[in-house]
Amino acid sequence: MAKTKYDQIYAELRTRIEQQEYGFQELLPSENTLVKEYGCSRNTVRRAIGRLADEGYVQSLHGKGVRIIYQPGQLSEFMLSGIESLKEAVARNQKEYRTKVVCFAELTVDQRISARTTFPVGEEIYYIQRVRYIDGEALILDHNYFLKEVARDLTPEIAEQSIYAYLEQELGENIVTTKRKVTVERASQIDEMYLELGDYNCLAVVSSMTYNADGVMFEFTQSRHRPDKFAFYDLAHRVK
Amino acid sequence: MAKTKYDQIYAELRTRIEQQEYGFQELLPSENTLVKEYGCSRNTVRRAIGRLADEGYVQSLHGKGVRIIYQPGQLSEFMLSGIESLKEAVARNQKEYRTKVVCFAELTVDQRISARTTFPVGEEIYYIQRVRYIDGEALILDHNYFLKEVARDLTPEIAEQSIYAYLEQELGENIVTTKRKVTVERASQIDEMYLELGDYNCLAVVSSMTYNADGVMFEFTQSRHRPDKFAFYDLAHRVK
DNA sequence: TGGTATTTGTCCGTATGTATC
DNA sequence: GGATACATACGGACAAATACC
Repeated sequence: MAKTKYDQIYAELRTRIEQQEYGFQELLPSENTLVKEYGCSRNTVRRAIGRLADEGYVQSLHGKGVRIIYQPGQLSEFMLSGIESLKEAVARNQKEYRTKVVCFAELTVDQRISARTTFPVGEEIYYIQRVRYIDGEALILDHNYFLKEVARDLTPEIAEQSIYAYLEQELGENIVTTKRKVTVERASQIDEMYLELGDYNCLAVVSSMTYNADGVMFEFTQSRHRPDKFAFYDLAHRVK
Repeated sequence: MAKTKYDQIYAELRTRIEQQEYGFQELLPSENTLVKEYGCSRNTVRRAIGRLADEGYVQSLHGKGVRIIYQPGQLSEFMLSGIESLKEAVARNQKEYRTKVVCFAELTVDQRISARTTFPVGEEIYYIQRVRYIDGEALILDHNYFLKEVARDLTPEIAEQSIYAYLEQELGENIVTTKRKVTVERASQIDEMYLELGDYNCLAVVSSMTYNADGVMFEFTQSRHRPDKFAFYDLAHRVK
């Protein structure tokens, strides 16, 4: 899986941290120690550490060392961080899941859709509505807009499995960047029809735009989540 | 402001992109071209580009070039991304804002607080409740927990201004990493007392843990937002 | 207090691999 | 196949912050 050297080192260090071989607030072995251990250059070790820092496992302290700030269990809840399809996230959390396609259409982008998705007017797209069940509960209502020229020959059958798997494995498309926005919106009648909202009158909405390896935005998705089962994680570093 | 070379290059390229000197979907000059232009090594240029990619301005395409995926105006909405105090974010968006401290207490962490904040039992902390008004509207109710040994001599007067400014300018503390979680929760009576929720029965909750330059978590904050004025932005890259 | 070793941060130059055109 | 462009990796130099004696 891990192809590059720094990726292997990253993965190994991450495992050690997650298994608490290195504990919370301790220091990692110094860069020079790791260089000897892995028989690589300092740059390579530093890249691995940089990624651990990016993902909130460690924090570098100039002149001191690299401190572990990972607290076990803290992120073990159901999460949708990074770019991960729902299927992947659910599998990682050992939940049972199912998708039902409630609408599958081929459309041309008009003014109204363009305003919402930023796709240019006139583009050919697939529009899909999907309900996501996790452990038997209807938790998410997805509205997907895929550029037809990228996600070509999409079918309801594929949409019921994994669109991402299809794009990557069948079409060789690489998903690279996703921009996301989290908001809270009032529940619509459609939301209430598909999701069991109880007495909540609003829900969590994740709007996302996804770019492929050519830098083309080919997907706009609005995911409407039942509020009590929703969590979104994030990590930020202050840049001086 | 920009102290390092890669930081200067990053800032300059970002400006050019934001001013659309390089437009959406165009390619950046090649790394070698930039090396000549800036008279630096390729590593340095690559670091600058790497940061632009991290922040969603560009996307590197192996063998092709670096494509600009920044769309002006798209992120101009009120956003709370990166680590930014509310005061900073609001100032950047030219809004009028005010903070009212409704509770200021010094506490010792007990079992209940520890479970919520992950601070160890027995730690001395400040507990502060603040209502944030933006353009005259009560939009956010903050519950702050600060480690007393780091945020020493905090006062209600400081809390009414900017705690972050106090920590950085007066105490010389550097905020480095923040872990955040966004959820949706049912509105409590306290929420309804301070925020004008209309007929919303829930709100957006951002829970965050902040670490200083020593890798010590010194702040836990729960920000409860009026749902109609809340937005949280994020950017993710797929790691192969 | 001061000097030395350790550790991380920045930067450079070079070589090789891989993808695109 | 050759030229161009990004990706990975190595090794070395010096600076800055910290730790230790």
